[in-house]
Amino acid sequence: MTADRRIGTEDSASRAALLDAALLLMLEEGYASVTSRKVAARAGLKPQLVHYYFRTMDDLFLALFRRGAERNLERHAEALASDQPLWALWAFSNEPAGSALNIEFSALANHRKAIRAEIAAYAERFRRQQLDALEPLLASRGIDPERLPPVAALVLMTAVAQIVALEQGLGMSVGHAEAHAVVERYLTEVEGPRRERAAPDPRD
Amino acid sequence: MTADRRIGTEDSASRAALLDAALLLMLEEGYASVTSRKVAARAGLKPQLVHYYFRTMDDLFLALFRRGAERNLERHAEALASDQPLWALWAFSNEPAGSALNIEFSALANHRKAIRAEIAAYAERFRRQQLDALEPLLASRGIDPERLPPVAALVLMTAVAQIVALEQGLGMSVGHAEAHAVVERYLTEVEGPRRERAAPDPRD
DNA sequence: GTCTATACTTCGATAGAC
DNA sequence: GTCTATCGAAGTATAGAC
Repeated sequence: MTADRRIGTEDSASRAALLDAALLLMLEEGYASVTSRKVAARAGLKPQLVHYYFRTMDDLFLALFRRGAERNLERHAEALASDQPLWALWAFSNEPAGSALNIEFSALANHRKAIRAEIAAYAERFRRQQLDALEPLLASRGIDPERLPPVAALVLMTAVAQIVALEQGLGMSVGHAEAHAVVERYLTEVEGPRRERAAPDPRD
Repeated sequence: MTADRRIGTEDSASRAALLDAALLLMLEEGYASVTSRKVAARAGLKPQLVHYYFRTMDDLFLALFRRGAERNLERHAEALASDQPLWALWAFSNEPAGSALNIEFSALANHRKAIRAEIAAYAERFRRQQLDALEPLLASRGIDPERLPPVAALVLMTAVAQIVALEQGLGMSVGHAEAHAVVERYLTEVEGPRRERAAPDPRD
């Protein structure tokens, strides 16, 4: 146990480059391809630098996840604070890169204990943030919380967005448009038709 | 290219043992832990046997997937032919092992082209089978196909079952019971309350 | 027909040079 | 503070012995 091992600084350019490379690799080829050698090659650096900046591969995955999670929580809070929080949330959940990353990190968490705990904690915090914004909104709209509890609506929306993204990645398409239409009809009922905003629908 | 490489017979006991070991490993530790060495160790055999019986790891994954897919299609047809096909389908989708395997194979397909095609083809076939059984059922019940098309109901059910299973694997629980309750209220409306059957609810 | 001996590649990780 | 030289373990796969 060499606990006093040296480690790179947080604001190093090489460190950021390694994280960027790892992110791209994860999106393009899956987490199993995120090896120290491939990450380094993609960043134009030597493989040993990965271990200098992150010590272990688990540390790299955690750093990557945290960087994304922080950005996500901010963007997410913005979305929920918009004039159409439900529509904004829906657009957010349907971002292809986000869904793909979600699947990868979930699969990764399946066999890396240290990462699982962190991901689960973040995901629950995320859902809480959604719920806190949604409950008053749905209540004010007179939605019957007995028939469709806000948290259930949340899980349904997330589930559809995630599964459709996953299946599209596989090349499937049956039922996707119809499922999206059902969700969007619900959103329209609650929040009115989607008003055009800066960001286009990322599904296209 | 040694195309004339020898290969083990389909009905070999060792071959079956390797597939069983691979299945367990995949469920317990994820697809990335399904390596020739680990599979062989679990089966009490030598690593080289994996390549004797399956040539490449992709071949092993494909054989594993096909074996499961065949069994699944049979059980699935049975479920859809029961007196409460929707409830049976729901129970089927909520089998923990099935959901876990689904996620693993999806993640695997994300970066193994040869496997992706096979999985996508099977999944679409599966959904078609569901749809053929469901459409007449919902029509006979007077469900408005404009409001909730059968294929959308299908995607919603599948999505909830999958995502809840995935999140539970991570240790999450927020909203799961509520989402399940919403689906089950819908099933009750269409098909009446679930009648007790041989198999218990696998969610417990 | 079934399995073993073996090759070669890539992996994560550390110690030590600049 | 940053990077290089190097190691032992684990990965897939093949050729050849029984």
